[in-house]
Amino acid sequence: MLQKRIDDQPSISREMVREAQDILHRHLKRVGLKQTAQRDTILRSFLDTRDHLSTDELHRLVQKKDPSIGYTTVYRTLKLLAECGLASEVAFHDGIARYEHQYNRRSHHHMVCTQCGGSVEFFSPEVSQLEQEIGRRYHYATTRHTFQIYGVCEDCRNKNSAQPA
Amino acid sequence: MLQKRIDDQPSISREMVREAQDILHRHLKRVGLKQTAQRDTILRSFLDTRDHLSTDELHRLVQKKDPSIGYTTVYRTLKLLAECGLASEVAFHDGIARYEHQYNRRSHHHMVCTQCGGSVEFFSPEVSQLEQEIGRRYHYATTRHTFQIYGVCEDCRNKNSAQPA
DNA sequence: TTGAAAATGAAATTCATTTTCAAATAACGC
DNA sequence: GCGTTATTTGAAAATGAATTTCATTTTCAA
Repeated sequence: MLQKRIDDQPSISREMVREAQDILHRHLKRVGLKQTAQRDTILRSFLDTRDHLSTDELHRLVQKKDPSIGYTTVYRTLKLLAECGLASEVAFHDGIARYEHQYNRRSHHHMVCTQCGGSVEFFSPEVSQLEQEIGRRYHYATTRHTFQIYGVCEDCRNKNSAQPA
Repeated sequence: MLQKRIDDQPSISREMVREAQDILHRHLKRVGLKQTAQRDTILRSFLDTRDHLSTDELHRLVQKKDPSIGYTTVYRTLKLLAECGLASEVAFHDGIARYEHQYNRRSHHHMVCTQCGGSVEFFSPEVSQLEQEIGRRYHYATTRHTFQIYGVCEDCRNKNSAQPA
């Protein structure tokens, strides 16, 4: 069953990749870690998509560029990217951790189709305001929030009615 | 380290328990399953708290009433309760599935302290409106949403400043 | 009461995630 | 450049929650 994808094209420009790489390198230096070819390759594969990637999916992409890079390294690098703000985890509630790149993107949320797994992004500034407001009310220093909507997309609804099981 | 709890008292009255039991029994009959003492015991333990329980935590509570009931049965019964609307899953993003009872409760959301694991509930009708609105805009038939806020509660902030590591 | 279908619970399995460890590599000082 | 040393790497093992299996027990409709 094919998954609908909103976009396939590489998403950010060459200079943005360079900038992201700089951010990673500075982060590595700051916490006393080393710059490696693997980490750079993984970062570039990661930036080269707009999807919400699981570690496994990113590993497969990375292997096209360098088949010797193992799952573990991808897993660990993804954590590094999250640490320095280049990636952020999005939980689609199906037991698999996904990441998306956060670099130069507006804060947004996701609506996920529970049948095909596809998703759309939407923008909703109200939600961030709510975070502030609720945090103030209960004296929490808030750091982040999650907001996902679940449902069935138009395509899947049509498929359903076409061939009722 | 003690976790702060908002309330400890049993949360619903005797007749509500009876009503919930009826709902479960009707659901079992409808889908051709059988009524058992274990399922009733598990339901009662479940209703007897307001916390957000993991399968494991509920299993421990259930064992106080009947030590012979196993983890598997609790796990399966929790799914049944979710099926008939008596329970609903809440994901706090720590890899453990939790359930809360949904019986006669207003829709609400959670703010979770990332240090002590404590949480407060809050009500925010705006969020449900958003679900409708976004669903309409992208032609999704929405079924539910999740909204959680993460941060650090007042107590934990005070503890932090008292003894800076 | 009885027999077929379902439930039970211990144990085994699954599956994503995380850790371990020995070999390879990066980066610092010389 | 060169050696040293701490870090990185990736395969494999470990972990841990969720789920399934299976032999036994129980429910319930006839």
